Amino acid sequence: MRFRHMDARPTNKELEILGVLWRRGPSSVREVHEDLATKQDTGYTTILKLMQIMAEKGLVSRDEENRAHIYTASVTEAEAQSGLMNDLVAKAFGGSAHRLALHALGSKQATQEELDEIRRLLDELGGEK
Amino acid sequence: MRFRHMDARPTNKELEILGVLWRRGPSSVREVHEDLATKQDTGYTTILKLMQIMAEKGLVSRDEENRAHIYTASVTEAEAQSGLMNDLVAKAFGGSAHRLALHALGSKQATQEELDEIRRLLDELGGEK
DNA sequence: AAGGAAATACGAAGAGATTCGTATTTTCCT
DNA sequence: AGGAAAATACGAATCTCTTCGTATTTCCTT
Repeated sequence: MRFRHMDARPTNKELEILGVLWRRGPSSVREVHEDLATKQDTGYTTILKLMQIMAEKGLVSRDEENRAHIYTASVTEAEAQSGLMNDLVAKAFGGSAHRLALHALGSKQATQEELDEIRRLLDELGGEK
Repeated sequence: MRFRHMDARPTNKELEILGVLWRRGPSSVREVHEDLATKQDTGYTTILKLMQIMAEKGLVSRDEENRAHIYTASVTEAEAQSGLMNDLVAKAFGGSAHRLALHALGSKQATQEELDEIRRLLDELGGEK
């Protein structure tokens, strides 16, 4: 079996676009553009071009049935997150994901829920207290 | 007071060079180049150029006293890690560092020590079980 | 003081990401 | 059918990062 997206490492703009697709589901360029327009001010053709490139790269797939092509993320959010995280871990944390976790926990304030969830995960991961 | 390095977001190559400086301490271009040469094969002048640019950016400072200038990292490893981590959190984890932590914990296998350390930190962070 | 080795300075090229203007195609409405 | 509106296709410019070749400077040795 071949894993096509183990190396999903979208760029910044690509990530923004994927974000819209993850949130809205399959969308046209116009929809993505309008969605992003509330926070950004990138030209329509810029988004179009990016999405075309993303299709070439396999980050999204597109349905050309209708005039307005519909794009669908072909990478899940979790996959993208893993890819980017592993990248960072390799480049800046000496390959230790847990060192990154430690850093992440140290920064900012946590929600009680989040802390609980982390504790739960920690318990699953083994090693008793 | 002005914080010059709150935005330390070194690029890949810069990170490699910083890695050498963090490990070896203040070094000349030659030393950095030779250190990296064991794993890479980047030309001497490439490293030189990069280090010059890093000096302009303020990522390193340099002592021009002697013929061979000596470069010193002006960003700590922890600062760089924070900067890069925050970047990733903002771009791919909806701003939640803890969501990133969760992901990081989930991937790969952990050392018992690491898990213990995380538990310890978690306890400090508050919220009882 | 002259030569040469070792260092820095500089400019420019190549690759990838982002941007957008313009041309072309498609569709629908009257 | 004719034309406007909406969409895609395409090419090119810009920016950043990385790369390196060549020119220049500095310093040591004889």
